[in-house]
Amino acid sequence: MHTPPSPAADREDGRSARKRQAVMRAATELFLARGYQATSMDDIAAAAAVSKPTVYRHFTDKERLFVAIVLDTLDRIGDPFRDQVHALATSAAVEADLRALAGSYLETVTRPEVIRLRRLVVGEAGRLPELARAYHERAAARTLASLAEGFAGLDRRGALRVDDPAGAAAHFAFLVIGPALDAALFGVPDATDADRAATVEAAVRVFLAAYGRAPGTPAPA
Amino acid sequence: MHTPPSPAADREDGRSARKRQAVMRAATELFLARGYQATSMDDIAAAAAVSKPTVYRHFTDKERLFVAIVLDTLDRIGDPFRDQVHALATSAAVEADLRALAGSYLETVTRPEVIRLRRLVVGEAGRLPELARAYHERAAARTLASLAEGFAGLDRRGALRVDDPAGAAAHFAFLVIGPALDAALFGVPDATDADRAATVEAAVRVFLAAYGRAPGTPAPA
Amino acid sequence: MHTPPSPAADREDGRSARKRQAVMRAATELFLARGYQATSMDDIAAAAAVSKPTVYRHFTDKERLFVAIVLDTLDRIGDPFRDQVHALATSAAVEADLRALAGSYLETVTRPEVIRLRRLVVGEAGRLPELARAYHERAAARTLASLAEGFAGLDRRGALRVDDPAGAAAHFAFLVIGPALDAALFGVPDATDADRAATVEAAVRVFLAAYGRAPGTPAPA
Amino acid sequence: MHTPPSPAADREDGRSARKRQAVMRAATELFLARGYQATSMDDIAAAAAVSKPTVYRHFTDKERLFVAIVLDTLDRIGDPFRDQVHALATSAAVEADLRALAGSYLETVTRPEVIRLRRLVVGEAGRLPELARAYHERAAARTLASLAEGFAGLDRRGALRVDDPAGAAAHFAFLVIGPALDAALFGVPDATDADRAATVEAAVRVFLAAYGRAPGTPAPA
DNA sequence: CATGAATGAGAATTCATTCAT
DNA sequence: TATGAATGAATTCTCATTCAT
Repeated sequence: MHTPPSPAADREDGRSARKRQAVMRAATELFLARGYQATSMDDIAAAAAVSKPTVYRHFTDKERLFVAIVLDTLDRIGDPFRDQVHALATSAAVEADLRALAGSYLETVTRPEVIRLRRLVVGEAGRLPELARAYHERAAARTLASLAEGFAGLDRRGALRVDDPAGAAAHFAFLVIGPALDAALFGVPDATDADRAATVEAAVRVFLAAYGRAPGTPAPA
Repeated sequence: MHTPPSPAADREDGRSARKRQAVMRAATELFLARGYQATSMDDIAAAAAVSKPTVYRHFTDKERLFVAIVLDTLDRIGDPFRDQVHALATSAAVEADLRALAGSYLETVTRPEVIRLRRLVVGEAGRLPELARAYHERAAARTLASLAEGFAGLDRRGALRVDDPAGAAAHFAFLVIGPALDAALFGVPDATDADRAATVEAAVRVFLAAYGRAPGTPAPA
Repeated sequence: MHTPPSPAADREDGRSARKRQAVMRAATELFLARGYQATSMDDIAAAAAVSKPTVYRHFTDKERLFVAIVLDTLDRIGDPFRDQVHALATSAAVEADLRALAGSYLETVTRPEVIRLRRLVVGEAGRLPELARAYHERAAARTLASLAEGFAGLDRRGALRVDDPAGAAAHFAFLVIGPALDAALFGVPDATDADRAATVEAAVRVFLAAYGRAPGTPAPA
Repeated sequence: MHTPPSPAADREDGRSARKRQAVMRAATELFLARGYQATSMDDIAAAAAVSKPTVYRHFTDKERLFVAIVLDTLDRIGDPFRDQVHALATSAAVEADLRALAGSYLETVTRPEVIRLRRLVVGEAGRLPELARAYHERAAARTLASLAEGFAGLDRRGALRVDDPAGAAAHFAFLVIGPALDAALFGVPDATDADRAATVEAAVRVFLAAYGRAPGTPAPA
């Protein structure tokens, strides 16, 4: 993309690896923009400036290319608030940190690229059930597990009162992202930043009403 | 389905209308089972025992047929707990009724047919944004509006303390269905009935912690 | 081929049937000229002046088209000496009639078109064993059966002395066509008419040496 | 196969020659098993554990590789009854030796590997006429020439009465192998050993009826 | 000499859509 | 109105062959 196809560059990462990258980039862009079925292998090869057999050499067939794209993109999105979740366990200002975390989460999950990826996977879930489950496992499930762990820590510290950390994680997550995620999946126009802030505020309030230390209850030493 | 194909019925209903019905039935089944792109007009015509030009005469093209199918199916699913929501406003046992409502809601939303419809629409949301928005409008949005109205009523009666009925509706809805809906969209195997009951129980508990009358607070006269 | 595509002609045999014929003609020509693998469905459609889907509509796939071509061509070649074989049973001049029959047989079997068909089937016998067996059944096996019947008749009349009619048929057949068929299959240039006559003459002589009435043996009353 | 891949062997035979052998072996197996068109150069290179350019370096292109395979295999099949034919000229028991020869011939010609090779060549005879003729020259034609020579010898010795040795050779050959070869080419299931023996017996009987010394005729001194 | 990677051309098959009847 | 038949355009994937190293 930016490195010229010089022999020097070749030595660095290989012509082959570079073409593979080009294919992945092109395929990612096209799949996300048009969907699985509407993207042809011809389109991908052309967009990657590569011949079709090269695409097949690297990815065997369209389905596997798609799976590779999805999982790779998912990994790249990653878990940008994982650290925030971990920090939570030792947080001194739980409520503020929950709000920050909720904001990050909401922002990540409703990013157009993420929404398009999710649509892609959901749309093909019937045909590619394994991919769908893998996606869920690596995305939602993993995030919920992190959250649950964080909440368990806060409960141990007495900062929250959480009997069922997994349940609490699910509640927190869907209080925060549920409505926005649903809307975004269906293309309902984005909320404003103010809306988002209000959403976060309300979600955290509800969460704390249920899981916060009861008012007047002293935090344990 | 119920009208025999007699000449009498023809006069009443029309051979044409009956064929239209047959097409819709066949197309619904096929679209839900295989997805949009994987269903061919040939398949539909064959399944409906009708010629292809007949399909086109009634529905113009594949996309419009699809839209018709989606909206019609959505209407048929309907809002089976609408009445429960309305009843809520005058409920004498708010908590129990919320639980019952949550159970119905959860059951409806995770029904395989409903999940498949949702996948279909989400999967094509990029290509058919109008359909996606229409779907959201008639499904989630409408349900949330009903709920909001119900909660507003309960607030007026003093049975709940709800300042922002729309927000509360969203919270209730996603506490109840969020995790299960997400899982179902990705084909994660169904939860057991006991799991569902626990989900409902926990969701209602959290909801009431935030929106119930504070303990010891007398309900207003 | 000769009928213009007028509505009148349509009524006679159908546009569809005519296109089907055109496909068969084109496919026969191409398969015989180039072989199975070297003939593409594109070529066939183009040569038949028909669209590819029309070819598929009529013949489902390439293999079935091929099978149809082979069996149809085989039927058209037919058994032009079947009558001669039947006449044999009541022949008054057995030797002359055997020579005539042998000449027909040899001529038929070494006709270029027949040789090409045989090459085609033999070449695909590994991939299409059923077709190969069907071909053998309808061609060689049937001819041998006819011959055997004829020889059995001649034996009953005392014109020949044939204990094993099937064996005698095989002997006659391969004395006559064996070398020429083998040569033709491998593209060895055709023999002259004189060669052929000599081949026939020699084959009949050998056959009669083994199966003719012994010299001096009176034919039975 | 027998030379270990040691540097010593390399000097003797050459890594290159060994790879060439590996390619030929792999190609022979694949061509015979799948046919020409169904065997890809990729398959061959993979089966020979060699890179594709190596295949091309040794054989230039697929067609030449095929030709090399065919002629080499033909040579390896060889003429296992050549000696028997030669021995015939001095045979003391002509009829018995003819039977033995016929048995060998029939067995050789109907061996599955030989049949597959013949199918291969016949199938490609249209595209590779030179190969087909070369095959015929080295196989059938050579065998017939040997036989003719043998029969000429027997005639000189007075053991047979053969005016046209080439014709007699053709008659003998096709009386023996004609029906079985034809059947085998078309995949008709193999005859039993008893069938074969009967075939041989009958073929020799017919041959001797035509070419044997007339009964009562004293063999010349 | 040997290789991993690349390619241009073309294969079979299918689709949404539209005539001609 | 309803149909059987037709079509142009695409689709996925493969092959024989050749660079660049």
